[in-house]
Amino acid sequence: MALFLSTYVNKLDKKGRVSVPSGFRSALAGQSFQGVVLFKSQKHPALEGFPMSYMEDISERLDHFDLFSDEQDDLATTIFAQSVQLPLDGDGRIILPSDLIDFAGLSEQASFVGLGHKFQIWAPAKLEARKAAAMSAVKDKNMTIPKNNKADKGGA
Amino acid sequence: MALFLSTYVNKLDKKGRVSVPSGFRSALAGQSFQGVVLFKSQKHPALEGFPMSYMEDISERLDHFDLFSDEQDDLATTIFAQSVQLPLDGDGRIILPSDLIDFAGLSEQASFVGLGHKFQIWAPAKLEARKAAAMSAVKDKNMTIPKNNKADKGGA
DNA sequence: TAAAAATCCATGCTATACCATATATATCCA
DNA sequence: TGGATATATATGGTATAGCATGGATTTTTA
Repeated sequence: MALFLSTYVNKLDKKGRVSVPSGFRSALAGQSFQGVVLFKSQKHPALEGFPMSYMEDISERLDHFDLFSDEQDDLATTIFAQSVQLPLDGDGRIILPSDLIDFAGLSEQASFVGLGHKFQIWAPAKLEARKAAAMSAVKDKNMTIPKNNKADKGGA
Repeated sequence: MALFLSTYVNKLDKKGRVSVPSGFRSALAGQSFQGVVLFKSQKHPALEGFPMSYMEDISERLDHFDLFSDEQDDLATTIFAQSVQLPLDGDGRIILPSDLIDFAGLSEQASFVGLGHKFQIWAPAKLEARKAAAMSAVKDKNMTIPKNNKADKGGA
């Protein structure tokens, strides 16, 4: 599988360890860095998760700005400064830093929700509320998915 | 890791020594020069840090200007003339020259903040303010990350 | 010879690698 | 079809190695 799909609820132990769902791990297979990159979401009490290759892609895109320009500086600070790189241990787990645990309001359990090329980590109860809100927004506004007119796709 | 990511706060001793975060050191692995290049930021009370290999990239970007043009001359002088090359000691530390310490307003601690291909060194309190400012700038101006099209670099 | 700088060494702490067990899922055979 | 076995995943605990940090010792230079 190349995409992050569906939702898994895993346990968070006292040391902040959680198993990354095995489906997600196979989406990370073949990466140079065996692990994930996490940072605090700008719009939700949740953590955004990416494969390392995606971060490298972002970094390259930022090179399109002038070095030391305001845009380059602001975007890089916003994204890279607060992201953490978490390697998978031998058993497919990561260790969540305590400030990220606090930010997402996690306690006993953590929900991994797949969103295609990325995923998020939520406190289970909050995620259910979020899912309900997202579904009703899509329904009310009659949202649809635009057609794909891109010639080339970046690989993950 | 190939990128400089996340933020680390390390101690600065009386001799001006600081540990370069181990994650940053692995971003420097395989370089011909085992160390970093630092110079004073033009827009912040902070230090800009690069791997030696990236300095050549900066040099190439300066070739965008005519040789002997005012811009080329001024930028080259600003960046290259004041750069210092700091080797890592046996324990992964560098020694910050006192004028750089003064410029960044460092005292007990130094924050290393990863920005992708480069990093910065800040006084911890000032960095927190800077992060907040960067995040609100991104939000207010609705900045986005450009698509990856490798054709043009450094347009204005 | 004194001062400064670079190298080396020692230590507490924490992150990470390792191992051991339980649970769920899939497979195979009767 | 059902049960038994095997495989993979999730979870808990422990030991070890690496890191950040402080100080001491050697080397350099003025």
